[in-house]
Amino acid sequence: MGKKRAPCCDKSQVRRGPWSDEESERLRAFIEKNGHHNWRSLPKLAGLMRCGKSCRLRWINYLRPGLKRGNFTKEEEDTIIHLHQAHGNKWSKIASHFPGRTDNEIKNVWNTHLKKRLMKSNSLSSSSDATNQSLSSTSSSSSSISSVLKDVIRSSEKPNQEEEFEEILVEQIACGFEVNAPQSLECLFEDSHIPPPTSKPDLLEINGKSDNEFWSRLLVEPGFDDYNEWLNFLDNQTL
DNA sequence: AAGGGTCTCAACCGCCCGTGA
DNA sequence: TTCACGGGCGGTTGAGACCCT
Repeated sequence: MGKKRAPCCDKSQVRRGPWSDEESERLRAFIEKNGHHNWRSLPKLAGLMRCGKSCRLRWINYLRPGLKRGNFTKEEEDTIIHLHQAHGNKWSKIASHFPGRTDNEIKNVWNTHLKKRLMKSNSLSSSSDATNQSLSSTSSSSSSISSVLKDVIRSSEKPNQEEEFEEILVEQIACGFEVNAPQSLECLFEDSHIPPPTSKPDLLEINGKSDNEFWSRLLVEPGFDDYNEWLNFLDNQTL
């Protein structure tokens, strides 16, 4: 038997279960006045018979200002599906794309609605190509883009930036196939023979491009002499 | 109306990781 | 380098709401 971690609090001395209005109000008032520098000591200081972790959870998931309550929109649900394709069950990462939404909320939505919707959609897709098109393309695009980027970046002179490139691109692609060109691709330009761009667009939209060939060409096309030529190439690809 | 099944979601549990002594 | 601690995270649970027969 290994040494066991000491429990974070004495379970017999703390209240558990649903929070009362009074407890919530006490927690809110305390944090608004004093902040939350130490969750473990917070309940004692705030006069709450609760575990510090319970306070933290209550604050983050329910009391924190700026929380968006209510049902998820269709757009939000679609984005969750895209992001889940890219990140898996990294709920906090997915939640960071939704200001006002919590990881717990997104996890619940996924487990109760979206997983079932996907399963249903996948089972239908075996008999209907049309209904499956968007999902399967999203799924394959994430993985294929990911693998293409890995190959491309591995061959670059900055292999240590592989994960950073991939993460940024896959993330942005997952959010509706938009690529923030300067942020994501600048580093590739640093390594290439192409002169640095003098002006850059804020956002480059590359809708629905999911094939390996496109992404390979996008990233390694050797024939460009300057940034504008590269942009023209992209324009032609997107239209 | 009743009661059994299903769904939802707030809350808990325990592990992992970063940090500082 | 090691260890203890706190925070954060993902998985799971269970009470209450809702639906169906």
